[in-house]
Amino acid sequence: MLRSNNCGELRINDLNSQVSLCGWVHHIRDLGKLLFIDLRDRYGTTQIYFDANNKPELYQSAKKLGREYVIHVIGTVRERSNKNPKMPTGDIEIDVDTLKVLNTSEIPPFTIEDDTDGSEEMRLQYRYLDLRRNVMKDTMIFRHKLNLSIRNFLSEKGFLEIETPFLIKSTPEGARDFIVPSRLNPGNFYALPQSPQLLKQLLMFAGMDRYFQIVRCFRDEDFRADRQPEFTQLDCEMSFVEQDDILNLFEDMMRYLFRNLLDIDLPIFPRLTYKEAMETFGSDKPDLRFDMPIINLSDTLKGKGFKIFDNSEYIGGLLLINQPDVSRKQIDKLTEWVKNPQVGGSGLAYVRLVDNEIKSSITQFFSNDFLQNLMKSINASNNDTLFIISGNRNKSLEILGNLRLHLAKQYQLIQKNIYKPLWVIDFPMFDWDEENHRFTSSHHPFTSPLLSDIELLDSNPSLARSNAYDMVMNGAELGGGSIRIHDKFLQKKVFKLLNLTDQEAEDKFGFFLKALDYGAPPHGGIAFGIDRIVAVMLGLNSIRDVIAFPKNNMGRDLMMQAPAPVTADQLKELHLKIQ
RNA sequence: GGUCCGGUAGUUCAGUUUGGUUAGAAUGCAUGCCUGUCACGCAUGAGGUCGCGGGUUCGAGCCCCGUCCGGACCGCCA
Repeated sequence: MLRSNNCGELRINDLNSQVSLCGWVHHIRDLGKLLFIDLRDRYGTTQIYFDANNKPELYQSAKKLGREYVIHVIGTVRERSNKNPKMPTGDIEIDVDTLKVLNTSEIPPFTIEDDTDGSEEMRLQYRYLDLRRNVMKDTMIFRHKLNLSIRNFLSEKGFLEIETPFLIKSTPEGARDFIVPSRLNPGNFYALPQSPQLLKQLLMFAGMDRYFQIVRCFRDEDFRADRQPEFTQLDCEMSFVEQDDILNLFEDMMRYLFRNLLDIDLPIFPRLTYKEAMETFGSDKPDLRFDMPIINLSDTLKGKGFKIFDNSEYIGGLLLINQPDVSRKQIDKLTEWVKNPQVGGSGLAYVRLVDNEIKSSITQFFSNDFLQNLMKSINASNNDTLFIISGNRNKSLEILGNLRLHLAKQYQLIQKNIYKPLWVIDFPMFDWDEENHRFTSSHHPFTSPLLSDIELLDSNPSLARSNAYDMVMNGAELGGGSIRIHDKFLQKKVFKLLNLTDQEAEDKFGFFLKALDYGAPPHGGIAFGIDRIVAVMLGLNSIRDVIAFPKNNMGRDLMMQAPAPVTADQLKELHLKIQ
């Protein structure tokens, strides 16, 4: 061992002991004749010093050190004459007797500080330096503890962690697959799993009863701050269960994780149906950290002679409470934002109470008394602003949902460090794909419909609800799952509704349909995005900050410069030609 | 596939509105001074392909076109 202690553990009761430490030169403070260095490793920082009067030669060697040099020192623990209460090791320092440079370092391109001056591009390119920063290091430690807690909790509950293959078969539904050419089978390709969905179901068929896996998943789709091409799932499946069993167990797990890792007691998770979530929050992953439900104004505002409202399928509003500074300029800006093609609204009306007088963009069409009564009916007070969106029902709800988040951000309605979990249940079984004129699964094709809605598969599939559920926290979808289909005829019926012919179903899922013939138990499960859980728990906006070596938003690894071309020989071996 | 924002010193940015002398700041770096610092302090200094290519102009960091790179979002992500 090169060291007797790490850089985070020495305290006042270690006084006068001989110690040997290794670490990186974090800060150098040369006062002339006296030189201090903060020596850093994963565990902390310890101050070492060199005194020119007592040890002139050592002092001269220390003068040659630079930032991020790796050094080994042997010395004695001394009490500081000036203590630093901000550091855990701030009562002591090391009087160095021996200094050895283990490695030199170039000047790092950005500072290794919590509040670094490095751009994200630099941080990704020099990720090994970025990970030296406390915040990144602590995130990695947190993530390790999370994984460990998950394993402990689920193992305790009888789950087995079973590995599933990465080289599998491409499936037609869902995200675009990453494909891997097979050298031994010319013209044939593996696909990397978008998730181990069918494999975990097959493990249930195999009688494993309770399975989980912390596993990488791959989806070849475009990126976002919360989406990477490879990401980590906590994948779970259970046999002989109903929806309640899964919701209760994984709600318990989440509570366990928050208690263990953050010392926070989560409340009971409210359960909202998809319909309620959409009608109240305009989103299937509502952020409950702030109030401001959508108010349905269709009945109140329609048929009063204002054409735009009268011709609308739906009118909804949001009440922004007690914001005296909402200016005309701000409202114009919000209107512009709503009309932005990415939001897709056609306009934004408002009614405001200032000094208990009505200020509104629709005074030409509605009397002052009417608007006063409208505000009274929704319990609005002075300095409250009602924003109104009208038009197609679903589109308007979506816009209101976006506007709700936009207002919360703009007026800082979201408290820091609070967690608002919920379940969203009763999703529609299918979404209608306008482009291809067919149904797609809103969850996935193996999701069971609600028992009560099975008949709707024949009579009106678009109304059928599935036995699927999402766990949502702070406006992020942390996980989702469903009770699966274990009956072959039902599975075939669903395939048919998804426009898969018998032949296609057989080609793609034949192995799975066959397995359903051999005593498949009722089962269901759920999968969580580990990256998102870590990001939400730590209050981070981007999952790139919780992944050791993430890709940028073009799918490139800026550090190793992947993807990259391969040699002609490699292509030939794989029977591939580049167009 | 699309919309928007950005690219200027090692790094983070200002300068672009209204084209005009030698392109600035902070930090980092180098050198010197300094015995109790902990974001040490003070002084001096070095450091620039204004992403790249083309155009307009007497003159372009600034205007126009193209392109590359980075970021946010829409589509997409069962």
